[in-house]
Amino acid sequence: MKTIAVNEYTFEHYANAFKALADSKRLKLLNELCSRGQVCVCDLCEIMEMTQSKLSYHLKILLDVDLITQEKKGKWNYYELNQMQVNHLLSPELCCLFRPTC
Amino acid sequence: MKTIAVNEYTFEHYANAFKALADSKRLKLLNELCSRGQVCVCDLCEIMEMTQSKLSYHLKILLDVDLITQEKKGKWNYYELNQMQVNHLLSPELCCLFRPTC
DNA sequence: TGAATACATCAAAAAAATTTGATATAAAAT
DNA sequence: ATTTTATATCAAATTTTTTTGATGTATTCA
Repeated sequence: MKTIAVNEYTFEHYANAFKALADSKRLKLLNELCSRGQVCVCDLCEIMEMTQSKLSYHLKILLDVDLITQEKKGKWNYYELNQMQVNHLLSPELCCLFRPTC
Repeated sequence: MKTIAVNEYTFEHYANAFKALADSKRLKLLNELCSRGQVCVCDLCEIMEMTQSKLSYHLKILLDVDLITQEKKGKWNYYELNQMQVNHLLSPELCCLFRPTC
């Protein structure tokens, strides 16, 4: 396993990642993306029972720390869980919450 | 590995744990506790270059989610990293930041 | 072309977290 | 028995995050 070098930005960097995880709506969002795969914003609005602007706000926070990825297809914007980053951050046990097969 | 049951409190519960991790000062604090073992508040004040009341505030947040433990010895209050909880939440890779041997 | 749909972003308001300085309490030292 | 030390906690001020409603920009559809 690669050792993480600690410098003055390390803690800031990970604090940002954990900030993204520090909200129950966003955890639920990750969980839904996990079980559904690629989902567009308008579908997510219904699933999450959130207004579109609120949802976009939370999606951006997750996107900024690479917990999800974005793919534009015509009029739609699809979001998907980034399993790599989830695995990088969370324990295998916790990854279950955001991993299809568990 | 035990599967985590998802109910209406699951996300709130973990969001709280991640909130505690969502601050670079607290991550540095965990890292210091990791390398130093049991440390009392007054020593931590110097190590972290923080006022006592500020430090106590952050210690409480970590204590409330079991990321650290507390032990009172006479006049002093010693805090220590709770490796179990760290392991429960974070990836093995990330645990290195808060694990002595890595 | 004009209307409708999907989405991002902005600014203001509201809510939550953090910092600061003061005060309280218990144990130890004098 | 006072004073000092170590620490928690409180209230107010500050900062950050989140929510809300409005607006802007593509893209598709009629």
